[in-house]
Amino acid sequence: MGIEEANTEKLIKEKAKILFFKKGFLNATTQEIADEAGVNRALIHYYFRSREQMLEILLDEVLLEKKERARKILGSDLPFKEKIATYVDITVDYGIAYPYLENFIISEIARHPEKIKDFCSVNRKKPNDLIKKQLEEEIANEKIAPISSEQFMVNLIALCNYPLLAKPVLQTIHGMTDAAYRKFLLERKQIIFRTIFNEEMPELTKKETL
Amino acid sequence: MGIEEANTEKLIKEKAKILFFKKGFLNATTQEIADEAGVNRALIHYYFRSREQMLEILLDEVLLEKKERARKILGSDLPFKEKIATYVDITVDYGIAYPYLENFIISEIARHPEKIKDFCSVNRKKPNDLIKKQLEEEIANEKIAPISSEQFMVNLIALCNYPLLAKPVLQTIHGMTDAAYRKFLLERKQIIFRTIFNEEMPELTKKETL
DNA sequence: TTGGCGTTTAACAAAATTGTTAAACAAAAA
DNA sequence: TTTTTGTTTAACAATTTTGTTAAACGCCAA
Repeated sequence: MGIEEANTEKLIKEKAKILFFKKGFLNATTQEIADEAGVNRALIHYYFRSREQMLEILLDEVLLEKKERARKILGSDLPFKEKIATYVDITVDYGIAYPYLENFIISEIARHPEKIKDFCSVNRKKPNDLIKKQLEEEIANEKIAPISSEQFMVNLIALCNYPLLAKPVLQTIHGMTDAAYRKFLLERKQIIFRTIFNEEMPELTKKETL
Repeated sequence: MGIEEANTEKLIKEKAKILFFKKGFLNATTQEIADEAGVNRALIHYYFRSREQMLEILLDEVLLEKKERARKILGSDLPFKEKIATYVDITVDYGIAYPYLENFIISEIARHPEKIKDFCSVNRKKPNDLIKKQLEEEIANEKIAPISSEQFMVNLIALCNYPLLAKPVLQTIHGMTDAAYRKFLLERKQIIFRTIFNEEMPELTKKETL
């Protein structure tokens, strides 16, 4: 082992993520990534072979984590509305912590649509399958207007994620500071729930258990 | 004048737009743009000085057109719900015609957030100002649950545009052909209206007059 | 018909970025 | 101690992409 960090590979990935997901340098060069991690640029090629492969690894990790998080919540045994409320709560919080993550995902997939195909074929559980039954029950009980689980999930995800993608636009149009924007996003938790269910969002207690 | 097209500049822009907005080659090089337009690469520098300036011009044009379209609809004297229904209708249709346009806008602005600042300072009419009064009336008359015009507009735009940004993901997860995806988007018109207003979308008659 | 002018092109130059290699280095194992 | 192994680096090479220039071209007006 060399003199440096126990796990430089991990370090590089973490710093790259900060660059991409937090700072929003979506087109960071290998040099910039190396600088952020405080290592030589060649190291990135040593560990990841090429810049493209590194991006692929990052994308895979992020998508997996995202899917896992969704599965934990949507696959839990919470009552439907509580489940959705939890999803909104956690998704918005996560979005505040990593404001450019969605941007990264969207643009990486746009660059290489075939990657999402590879990724999806591995794990075939769709998020909408996890809520389909409960949603149909709610509809049968007239608790919510008829809607397919696919359209429902798109609504949910759109309402949570779009404001992140449009962050610079929203901040500029409405003259929001970072703090004001954060507040705007937090307010959205209730807004999103009301938009979907037309009623107030319930209190969330056992967030940690998920 | 040379032997070629009367207006090569326009031709280049149009072909570039096809590349970016329809085909989704978001990172097209000047060479690819030139190929698409069937001209020499140097022409792009002749007309636009640099690739960056060309992108800036394209972005400006597109944003202006978008803003103008929104203003026409949201600033019209239609009743509130009809206005929103028209907005949804036209926005979704436009999204089907130019499936990667939103992607282009989002990623260009992410690359240069300062550009959106320049752009917004020119014309200061925000879309939410155009509907604020009507929205407040609806709320006062208890036709819709209380919500700020900013949050309302974000909901509306998110529901219309997010599915475009997530096109590759949605198509893959649900195994949709292009035709199925198109149908999915068209279905969303009603879905979006119902999600926002909790009632059926009215028929639209005088779409052309806008 | 000729000279000017905007347009178009090919060839060239420059810059930015990625990828490769061989050698130095530290630490653990032999 | 020497060897081995994995890590790190500097220097170099290749590639990709952008930007420049000077000359050719065709049309129109003088």
